[in-house]
Amino acid sequence: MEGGNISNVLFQNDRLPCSSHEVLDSLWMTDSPIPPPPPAAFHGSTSVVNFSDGRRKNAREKALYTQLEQEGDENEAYYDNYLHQPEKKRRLTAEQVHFLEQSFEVENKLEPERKIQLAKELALQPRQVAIWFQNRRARYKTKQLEKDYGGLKSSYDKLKADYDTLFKENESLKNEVHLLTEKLLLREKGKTNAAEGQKDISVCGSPEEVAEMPVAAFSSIKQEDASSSVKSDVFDSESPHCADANNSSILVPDDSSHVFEPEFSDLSQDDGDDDSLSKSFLQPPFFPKLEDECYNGLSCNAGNLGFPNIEDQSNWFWAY
DNA sequence: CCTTGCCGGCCCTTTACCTCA
DNA sequence: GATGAGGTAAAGGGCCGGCAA
Repeated sequence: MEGGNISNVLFQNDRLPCSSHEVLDSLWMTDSPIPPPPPAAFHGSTSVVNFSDGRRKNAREKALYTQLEQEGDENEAYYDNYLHQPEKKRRLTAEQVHFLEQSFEVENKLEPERKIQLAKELALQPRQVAIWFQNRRARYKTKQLEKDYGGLKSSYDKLKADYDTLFKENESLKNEVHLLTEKLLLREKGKTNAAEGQKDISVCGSPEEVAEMPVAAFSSIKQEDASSSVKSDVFDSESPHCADANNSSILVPDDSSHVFEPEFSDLSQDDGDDDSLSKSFLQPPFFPKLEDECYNGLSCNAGNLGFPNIEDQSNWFWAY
């Protein structure tokens, strides 16, 4: 483990080049007309490698040295040594990083004058400052993306929780509707049986029974009262019709196709087809035709109320 | 005014090294 | 001491805009 002594690292960074290829390396790094002060002996030598862009310098220099190598230059050993010299990366000191961070907070773009000023103050190559800013911008962008992702994810989680809550509530309401429907069916079956036992005696039920009729049944009465006297034939062609239109219409099937059918077919339907009765009670004027989809086994989406399936809705939303 | 080549800068990706557990 | 993961300095390639010829 290397000693984390800042002053040591700083000194390492600031040390003057002590070998020829270090000098050359240092000069390669220079992309400014005002490089940090090299040893006086190397003043002016920058013209050899005075390219503006580090990578262009490297490409050209490496091409040159590669060519020399191939030509079997007498300095082959030196160039080979130079070319294969492992690059040493030196971490910036804490002070340098702190200073650069402060500068980055002020402005994350680097003007040439500022770059040179920073390089001077931090004893770095201007190109090092430029590279640090490039990398810093990249890190900032990554952080920003992570932050945005976190925000979006939390929004997603919140919406999903809301959706789950609503979905459960919807399921609960469905179950409630289902239970109430079954209760209603049982009650009306009981009434029908009682009415059949009494129909030879009384007309169509006592006032108390009428008072207990479900709202839906009353709605059906209003809807159907115009043809009630005809439809009542369907249910009991042999018995006297209800004198009271309100009472007779309770037993009228909603499906008007029965109206003009022969009486024998009506009778055959009536036998053992309790659902046809129940259907008539469960035809609220504001509901869709439930019997078409729902009352074949009572496994229907009773709570749906004609709205699109909520799970489909979820697909609309999450498809975005 | 348009074209062309050069230069410098930035972005993105990759590489190489450093640090730490 | 070896090792793998994560962080980071730097290189390389592509692209773009400014500028002068």
